[in-house]
Amino acid sequence: MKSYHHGNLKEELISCASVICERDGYAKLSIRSLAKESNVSQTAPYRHFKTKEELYAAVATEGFKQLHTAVFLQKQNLTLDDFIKSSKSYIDFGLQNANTYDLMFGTVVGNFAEYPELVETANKTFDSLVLNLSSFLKEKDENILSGKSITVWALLHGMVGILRKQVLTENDNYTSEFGPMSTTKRISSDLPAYLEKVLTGIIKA
Amino acid sequence: MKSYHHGNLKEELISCASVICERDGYAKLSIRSLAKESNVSQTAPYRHFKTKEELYAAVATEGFKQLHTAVFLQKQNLTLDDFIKSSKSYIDFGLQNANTYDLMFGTVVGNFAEYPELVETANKTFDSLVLNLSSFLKEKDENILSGKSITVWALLHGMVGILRKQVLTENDNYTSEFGPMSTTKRISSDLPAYLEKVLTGIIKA
DNA sequence: CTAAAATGTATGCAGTGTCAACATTAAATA
DNA sequence: TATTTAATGTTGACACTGCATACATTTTAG
Repeated sequence: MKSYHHGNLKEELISCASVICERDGYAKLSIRSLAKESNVSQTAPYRHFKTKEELYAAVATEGFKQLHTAVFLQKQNLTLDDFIKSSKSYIDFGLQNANTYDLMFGTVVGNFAEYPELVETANKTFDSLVLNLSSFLKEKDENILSGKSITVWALLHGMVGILRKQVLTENDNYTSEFGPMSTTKRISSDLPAYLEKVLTGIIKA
Repeated sequence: MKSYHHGNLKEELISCASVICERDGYAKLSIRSLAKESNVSQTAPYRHFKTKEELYAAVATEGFKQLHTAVFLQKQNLTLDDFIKSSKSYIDFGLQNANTYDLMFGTVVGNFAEYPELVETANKTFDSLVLNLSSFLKEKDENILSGKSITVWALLHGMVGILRKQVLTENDNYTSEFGPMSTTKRISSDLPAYLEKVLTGIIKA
C-alpha cells in the first residue's frame, strides 16, 4: 500500500528531528535512524538536506518560530505585567527546551548566513522582543529603544544559561562562599518578582 | 626509542582536545584521531576517560580554569574601571573561545554532577565574579551581594551570546525593523562604555 | 505524450564510540 | 630484593555513522 514517494518527508523529518534533538540531545540525532523512523531508506533525507548541519539549521529555525509565538504578545499597549510575563515566557522556553535552545544559540550551526530562513526567523524573533518593549515603553528614539532591548535580551538569555545550570551548584562536595546556589534558588522561586525588579531598572536607566 | 608507556597521556589528551574543540568545533573531536595525534593506540584514551563525555567535561574544566584567571583580579579595593575591565575580559573570553564556552555552558556535558572537578572549578569561577563585585562594592549583605552578582553575570553571559551572533544580523536579505545589527555593532565598538552604563545601573539598583 | 526534474533506493567507503582479551610496565608488598 | 598487583598500553572486532555514487520510480512541465 505504501507508495514510492512519501509525499511529506521533509516536514516529517524536521518535526521528528525536533523531538529527538530535544529528548535525547542533538548529538544523538542520526540521519539514518531518522530515516528508519519515517520508513524510508537511509539516504532519502539527503534529498532534502545536503548535510546534517542543514537539518540542525531546520530544527533551530523551528525553535525560533516556537520562541517567537511564546514571547510575542499580540495585544497593544502592554502593561508592565504583560512585559514581565513575556520575559518569563522567554526564560521558560529556554529552560524547557534546553537542547533546542542550545542549537539556536550555540556553535553547532556554525554560520547562520548559510541558512537564510534561519536568519530571517531569528531576526523576527528578536524584533518581537523590541516590539514588546516598544509597546510598553512608548519610546520613540529607535537607538534608545534597540539599545535597551539588547540589554533586556542579554539579561534574559543570560538567566536561561544560569538557571539551567542550577544543578551545577546543588552539590554537597562544594559550597560556594557566597552561595550562588541558594541565590539562584531564591530567584527562580519567584522569577516574576526578580524580573520586575531588574527589568524596570534596566528600562528606566 | 619510544617507551611502551606514554607517561603523560592524560594531560596531553586534554590539552590536545582543548585545541581541537576550539579550532574545529567539539563535534569534530574524535577519540581515535586524538589518540593518533598522541602516537598512541586508538583505545588508549579509554584508560583515562570512560566515555567521550568525560573528555568533554575535562575540556570544559580546563575552560573554566582559563576563564577564572582571565576574570579574577588579584588586587584589592577594585575601582569601577577595574570591575569594567574584568567584565570585558569575561565577554572577550566568551567571544574568543566560542566553542569551549559552549562546552562550558551548553548541554553537551549533560550532568555536571557526574564530574566533581568540573563543578568545583565552575563554582570557583563564579565565586571570583562575586569577589570582584564585593571588593568594588564593599557590600556586606551577602544576599544583596550574590543577587547582584547573578544579575551581572547573566548580563555578561547574555552579551556573549548576542555579540557572538552578530554575524547573524549582518545579512542584506533582511534588515531588522529596529536594527539589532547596527545596535550590537554600536555596542561592541565601545564595549567598556556600554558596560559601565549598564553595570552601574544594575549595581546601584 | 514525452522529456526532465524531483524524489526515493541500493550499495559501499572511510570513519566513529566502545567493548573484550591480551601485553607491558610501574608500584606496592612480602 | 623478588614477586604480586595495579596501571597503562595494544589488537581486533562490532554496530553504527555521514555521505558519495549509481540506479529506480514518480511527478510535473513543455
